[in-house]
Amino acid sequence: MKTARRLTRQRRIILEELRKARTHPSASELYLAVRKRSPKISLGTIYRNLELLGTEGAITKITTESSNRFDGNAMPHPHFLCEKCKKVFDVEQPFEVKFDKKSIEKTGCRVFGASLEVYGLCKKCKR
Amino acid sequence: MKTARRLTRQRRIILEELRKARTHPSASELYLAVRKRSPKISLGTIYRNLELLGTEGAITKITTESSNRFDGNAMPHPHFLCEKCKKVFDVEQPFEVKFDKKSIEKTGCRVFGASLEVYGLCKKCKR
DNA sequence: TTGCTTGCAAAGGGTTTGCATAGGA
DNA sequence: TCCTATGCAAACCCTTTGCAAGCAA
Repeated sequence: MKTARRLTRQRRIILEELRKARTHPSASELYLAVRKRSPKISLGTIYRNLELLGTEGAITKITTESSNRFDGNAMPHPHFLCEKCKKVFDVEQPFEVKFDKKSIEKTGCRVFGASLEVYGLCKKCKR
Repeated sequence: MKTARRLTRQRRIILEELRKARTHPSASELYLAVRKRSPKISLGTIYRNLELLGTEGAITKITTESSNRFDGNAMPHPHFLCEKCKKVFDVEQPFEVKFDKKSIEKTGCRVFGASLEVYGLCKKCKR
């Protein structure tokens, strides 16, 4: 801990609403949800806190084609991306990813990890 | 083929430069490369052609945190994303991804495919 | 000649940032 | 009180688009 962080009302609500969501919201979706409890909050505050929580490792940032989405669960796991509505869901089913970190690192790079993304159409958009 | 496409000088050069690149360029990086051979080309033309080639399935669009990058190789394969310089490389080493498409689709969605991304620091940035 | 494509420039949309004020610790 | 965090709005950056002119076929 190098910086002293304050637990502001806004920060707490942002994290609570993010953890509560079943689909991983974009900053503006989260903004709408948080605003119900903290009407004067600004989008800038949402972005600043998401950035901060992400850096701390408390949440995960999911980069998608349309915008970034955020996951209150920091444990790495695969996501399902809907190509139509652009929403992101967790993949609950078992999966397996194998790659040889060491052989990749022999090329001179450093590997931190990997992520798996499944894409298709979600339940609603499939109809 | 529903639309008649013309092979313009610009389109040809864009595809040639993209296929020639070892790291998958962003639109503006590709713009710089193409401009050496076609100095009056505009960024809009780069974007329009990348969009078109992507829709046709001739190239792959790679969504990253900073901007989109493009791969002249349309065959699905894993990419290495450098967290520092944001460049994207191919992962040549063998890998394996297993997930049960059918069990995922039992939740009501439709699965088209999946992609694997390895992240870390590239050779240059690791130093 | 026809109508897809281009160059140019403006508009869009998500995200970041500067600044004065508010408010946790 | 001290200094981080907020609200507001402007700035940024990447990408998309409208339009008149250009150029493959």
